[in-house]
Amino acid sequence: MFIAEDICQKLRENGKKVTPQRRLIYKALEGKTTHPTAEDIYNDVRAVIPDISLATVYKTLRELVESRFLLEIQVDGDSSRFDPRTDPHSHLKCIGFKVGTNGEYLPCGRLEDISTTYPTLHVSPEELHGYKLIGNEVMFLGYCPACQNS
Amino acid sequence: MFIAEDICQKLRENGKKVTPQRRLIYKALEGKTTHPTAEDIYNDVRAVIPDISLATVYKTLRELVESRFLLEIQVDGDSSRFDPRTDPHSHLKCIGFKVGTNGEYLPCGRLEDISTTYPTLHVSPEELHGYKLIGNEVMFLGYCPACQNS
DNA sequence: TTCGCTGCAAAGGGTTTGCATATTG
DNA sequence: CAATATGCAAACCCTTTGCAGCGAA
Repeated sequence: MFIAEDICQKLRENGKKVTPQRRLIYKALEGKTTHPTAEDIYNDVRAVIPDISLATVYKTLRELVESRFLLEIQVDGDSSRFDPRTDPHSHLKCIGFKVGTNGEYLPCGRLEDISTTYPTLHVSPEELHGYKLIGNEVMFLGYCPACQNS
Repeated sequence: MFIAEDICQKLRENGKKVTPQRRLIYKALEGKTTHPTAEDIYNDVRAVIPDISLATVYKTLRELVESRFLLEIQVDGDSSRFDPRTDPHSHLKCIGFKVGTNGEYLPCGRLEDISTTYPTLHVSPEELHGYKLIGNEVMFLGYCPACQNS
């Protein structure tokens, strides 16, 4: 469970510093299920600290990912999405398109958490090629309610 | 099945031109199971046409993907990998690390085809969030033989 | 001859990095 | 006060684009 204050405490324990920027980024992530991009977080935080730098957001997110407080999800060539939920779970992605303000088609990209895991999926020995299997990730694809009508 | 000459023929039918560059890129992909990057293909082709441009390789790969002769696989933040096998299948990715020439650790990234598909995986109605489910992609993770010892 | 294609170089988007300054503990 | 963070701008990497010249049909 991603709790901003827990992470602040961990920072102090490790001799790192709790800055207003960091705390705000943590708070912006807390409980979020929308899988925001770095840019999304940047915009959230700017409402409070207007001249925070995007680089700071990137650095802070990178730390969280490396200390396993945050999951980084990379689908297709899109920018990374971040998920404060780090227990094993799957995702469901919308492959529909929205119409942009200039009439161009933009991938919707909505992403939902799916709690189900599939620990029993396996690979036949002859297809394993000698690999030691560790796990799997399932990405479901579909059309979100908004994209089914367009 | 990805056959270079078939694709050349399709080009002609569509009023496009069969150039030595294109034909060579097609041939470089034919039957390849290593999931090469654009750079890999570029290097292959340069052995024959030393001053082919990387841009030409990218443009040609993009066309193949858009005409569904080629699958583009994007895992993590790595550069795109291309797969001439376009029937539905899964992949098995090595998450180990190699030691580079300067002693740095580089993700191995070896990628294998897995023929099995999982058309029956489903999502519970309450987790569907109203999405219309189309399919799924499974990525298996493990350590390839070379990475199990390091 | 006519399009379509190539190679080049420049631009693009997302992300990271170096560094001088500012801030935390 | 020392060490760590910040903001800025520049650098990076992969990929795409614009364009003048070239080559396939």
